[in-house]
Amino acid sequence: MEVAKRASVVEENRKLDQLDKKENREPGKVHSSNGTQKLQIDLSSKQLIFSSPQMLISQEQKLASTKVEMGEVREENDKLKNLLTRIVDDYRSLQTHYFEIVQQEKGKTVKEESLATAPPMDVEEEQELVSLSLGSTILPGGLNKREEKSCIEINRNKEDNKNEEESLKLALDYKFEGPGSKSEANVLSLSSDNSFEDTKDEELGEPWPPSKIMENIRAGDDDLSQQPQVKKARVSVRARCDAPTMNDGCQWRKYGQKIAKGNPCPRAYYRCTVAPGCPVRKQVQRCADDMSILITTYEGTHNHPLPVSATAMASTTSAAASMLMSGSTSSRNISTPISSTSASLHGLNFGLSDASRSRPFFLPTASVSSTPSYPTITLDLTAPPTSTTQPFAVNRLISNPKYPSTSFSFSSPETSTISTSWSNNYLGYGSQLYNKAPISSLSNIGRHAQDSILNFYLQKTANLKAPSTSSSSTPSFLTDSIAKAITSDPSFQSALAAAITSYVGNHGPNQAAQTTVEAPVGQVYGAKWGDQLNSSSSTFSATPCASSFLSSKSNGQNSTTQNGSNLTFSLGFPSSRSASTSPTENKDGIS
DNA sequence: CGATTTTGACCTGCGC
DNA sequence: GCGCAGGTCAAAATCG
Repeated sequence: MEVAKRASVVEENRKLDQLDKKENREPGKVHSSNGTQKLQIDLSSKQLIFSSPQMLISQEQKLASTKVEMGEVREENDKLKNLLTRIVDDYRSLQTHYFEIVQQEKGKTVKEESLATAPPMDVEEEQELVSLSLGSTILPGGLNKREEKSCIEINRNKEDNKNEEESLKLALDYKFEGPGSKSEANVLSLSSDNSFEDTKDEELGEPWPPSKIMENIRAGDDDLSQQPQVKKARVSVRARCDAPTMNDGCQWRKYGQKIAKGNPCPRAYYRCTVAPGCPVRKQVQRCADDMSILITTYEGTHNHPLPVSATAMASTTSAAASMLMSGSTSSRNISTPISSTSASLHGLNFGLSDASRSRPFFLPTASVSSTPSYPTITLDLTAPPTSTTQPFAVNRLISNPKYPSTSFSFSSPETSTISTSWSNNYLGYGSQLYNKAPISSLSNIGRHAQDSILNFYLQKTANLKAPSTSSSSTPSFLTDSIAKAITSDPSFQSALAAAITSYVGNHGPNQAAQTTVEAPVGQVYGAKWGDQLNSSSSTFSATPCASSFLSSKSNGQNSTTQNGSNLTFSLGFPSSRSASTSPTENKDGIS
């Protein structure tokens, strides 16, 4: 309610300013007729501040006129309050209804798991599992065998691992953190590596969580792991970058270079040197179609704590990888009723733990693809919004029989003013965009994300199949269905993560420290997603890139050509090329 | 002088 | 089996 009051005060201020503008007066002040006397009204404190003693003379007269305006504003404020109250009521009723459904689902889940010879879980464990593992809730009749297996796998992990919380964290890398304390167990962290976790991981000597994610993915994703030619998942990042490589915060050592067929630019091979023996490698290559696009392909998972500056990219790539490994296959059989109501973020709290010292990874657009030998997800940071009339289009293109994947397109017109830039000094997504980003409140971030996610899911389910489990069309039911669908689709979680990452990245510096979204189950979760991308510059390796081409070749946008199927997340952030140029580019040797 | 990059050789997988 | 392409190795070169 305090927030509502503040909002109303801000609204009042705005209204007054508008009134001032109508009368060509200076906003925020009450003007006297002679123009020499000024009365400032501090609406937040409801105090009048006289800047001149002369104002006392005509004080009452001006107060009278002000009161008239204030009356209008208060009227408007009351309306807004009523609206807010209605929204809150609606939300609570939905929340209650959702919780009932969840309870019912839990009952079913326990039965199914016991039938599947999984060790029985007590209710408390079950709740914890559902709360932590967004993919573990089972849809009524909508869960395919593979997803059942995943659930069972998670349960087995829990059995094997005495530390069950840790097991859950391993599975989905969710970490409970309280709003005020790191140790409190109320906040769900989506981050695979945030500031808190960084510290924790270092303290515990834990490797970077995504490696655990990947291990679980590999262990649990039978569809993929059983395929004979499956290799490690790769995450490819396409971005406009004039620099030789994207600075992702990690230290890399170049160990090879090769001319790849069909591309005049050589491909450079890098190995992570943050820790000896780290298996992570990356390939860097210029796009043949557009030399300004740098394609960085990551492979493997770090076996060491990452530098703070490297966590953002790592988080995003791991999210993308998890989507690739789980989502593209497991989500295929999900059938979900379509809803037009707002989908809850399932209690995710997407926020920054400390916006002042962290810079979130900004993911303007992303795409996923697969190659003949590697399941590859491509985060495409170069594509402009694909559609304005139908912002959230989903296209399912299954062209690669080995790694079928999906094509989604998120394109939010509201975000079309945001630009991105890969800075040479740091992973500088949004050094410009912070200024250009549309004014938006924290709730706006949440709304953006909700809208994106909802529409993504709606489109996805719409394209998959008509609802088969129900013919009900009541809003509450549909909301529940959406919520269930959200909780059961791992790919969606990853998409959510990527989307949120981008949104957090867009708004981070302009916003307060944390965005919170009330969880349907009554908890407030905090997702600290890649919020640790500081501006410290790590050394660029001198991977040459075609600087000469860059200068001559202009912004060929949307040049993505990928063999195999692809899954495109276009969040609708038009990109802009970084204007800065790294000095190391002069060592250009690739071209 | 150590760290990093370069670059040709070598290895491996795949298609024919 | 052979050739091709991708990926890696490791000695030499270079850099700071």
